Amino acid sequence: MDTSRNTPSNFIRNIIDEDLASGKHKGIVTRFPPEPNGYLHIGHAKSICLNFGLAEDYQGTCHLRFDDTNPEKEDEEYINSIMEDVHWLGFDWGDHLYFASDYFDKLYEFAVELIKQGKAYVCQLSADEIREYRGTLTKPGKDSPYRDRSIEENLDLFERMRSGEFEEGSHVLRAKIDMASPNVVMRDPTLYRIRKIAHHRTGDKWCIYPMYDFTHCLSDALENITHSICTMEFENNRPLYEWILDQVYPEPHPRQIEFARLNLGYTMMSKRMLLQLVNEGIVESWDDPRMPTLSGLRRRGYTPAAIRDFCERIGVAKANSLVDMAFLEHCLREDLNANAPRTMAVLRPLKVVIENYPEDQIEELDAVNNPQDPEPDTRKIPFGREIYIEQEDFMEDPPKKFFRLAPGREVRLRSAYFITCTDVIKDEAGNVIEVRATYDPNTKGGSAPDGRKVRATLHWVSATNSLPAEVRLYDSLFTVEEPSIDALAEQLNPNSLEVLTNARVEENLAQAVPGDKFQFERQGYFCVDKDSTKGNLVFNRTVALRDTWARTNK
RNA sequence: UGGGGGAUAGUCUAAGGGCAGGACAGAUGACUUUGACUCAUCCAGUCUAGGUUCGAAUCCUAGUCCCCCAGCCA
Repeated sequence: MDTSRNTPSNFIRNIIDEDLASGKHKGIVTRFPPEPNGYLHIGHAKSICLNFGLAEDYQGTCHLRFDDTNPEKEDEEYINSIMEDVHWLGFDWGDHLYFASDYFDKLYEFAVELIKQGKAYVCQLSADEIREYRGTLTKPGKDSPYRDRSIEENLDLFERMRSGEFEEGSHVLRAKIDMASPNVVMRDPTLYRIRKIAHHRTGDKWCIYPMYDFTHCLSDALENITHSICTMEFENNRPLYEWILDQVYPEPHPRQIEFARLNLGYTMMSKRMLLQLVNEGIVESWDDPRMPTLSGLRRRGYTPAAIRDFCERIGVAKANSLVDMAFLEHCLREDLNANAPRTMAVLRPLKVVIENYPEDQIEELDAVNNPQDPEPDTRKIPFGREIYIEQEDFMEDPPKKFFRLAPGREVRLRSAYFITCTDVIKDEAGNVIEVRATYDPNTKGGSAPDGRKVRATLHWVSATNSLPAEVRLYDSLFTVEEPSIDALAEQLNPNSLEVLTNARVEENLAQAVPGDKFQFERQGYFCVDKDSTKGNLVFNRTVALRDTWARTNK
């Protein structure tokens, strides 16, 4: 039994424990086998954490293997992004980087072996005909007229498929299993098809490419994988996985174990949908901060530690599930609360003039960087006669439970002084455009020597000694918890991005570079976007702080 | 309606004959120079119906509902 960490038990660990206890395996080897046809998303993170995490816990190894058997859809760009994302998440495959395409020669030999055993044949039915012959879910299929060719003829035909003699679609290699099997996967599945396309790694060497079912089990076996963990939709393919290995590969065989893929509320994990969002310009790119891709989450400000923690805490099971986005956000906040330095930023500024504060005076005040640190350090922040506070922190006519600034009321400015609102200045339309106040010089640092209390502490920045910034606020991409790919248009959230261009941030942020993460006090966690430059700071809101006031206010 | 898989609080997940436990969400309170964090308390569950048993979420029988499979995709 594994007791080295707090990971909750799950059925996969139970299987591994049994296999180790029975002596079936001395150690474990897992693998993460992405097809390089898209960017990795949070669902892949679950699989990555599972496979690499299991290998770590059991002192085994985990391979990164690109399942690149379909040159039509695959691309070098994806290979690079996948490697970057896996590393970013915090995992390392060491020397164990593999490509299914590296096995094409061996795979071809296994196919020949199958033919020699009389268990595979070259079929000249068209794709449509094969579908017809396959039968339906309730009706058995019927044998292909090419099913009983001689071994010699099959060998010859397969060799000629390989040499490029035949057109795409004219011939395929099929396993000879059982056209009447209740499991349609077993009705003489296609093993090889002709595709006269260059492969991104093997170039023009091949014009026939092996199918997933043939490739995957043998790749696992060739790499001595012990536990081949995949998602539930491959459960029907497991008999084929085992059948192929039984015919051509010596024991022990890798064992395929299926688990339920991750579904997250208010987003979607299908590669097809993500590709569509990018292609139709609904989002900016694969790494748009609203995307559930790892590159999108990274740009949004998510941390690898938070994602790993999340993947561990959601557990692993076989039942369909829909995980609450709030849980991901909880894991994120937990990490960021401990690690993100605090700063002050005013998103929607409202000017406050402190009438009894000397004009042209600026003083440096000390502010704590992260009160969660055991020994917090401080920074200097400039304070002056004119400051900005958040528009929503002032109300001329406040309701009962509003603790913030209002006419005649005293509040604390974080790390600065108590101020009392003395007057309100409005424009012609009646909007509050400025607040006048007085400060109490005896409350420097934020506490009153006479012990008097205030209900609220506001964040603020100096009006003169602060920096302009653009702030991008994000919301979920969809308005429904379980969006369906067919109703994408109606279910898109038109307000998934809100850009604030008048924000002000502490001048300490002048040196911030893309990827830097901060807590904007009382508001949330923000990170510097890659669009940000020295003269034009851009921040993404990673996640807002929990806000009970907003909730009771609703 | 063939085959495969699944069902435990609103959500995710433990317990595999012996006290249904944890986390998220929600509620209340305490604390607070972030209406944050933290802490405390509370709310809330074994798909249904039978059976076996001293005892069933767990074993048996029969149902119900949900997911997957008919690519020369993975």
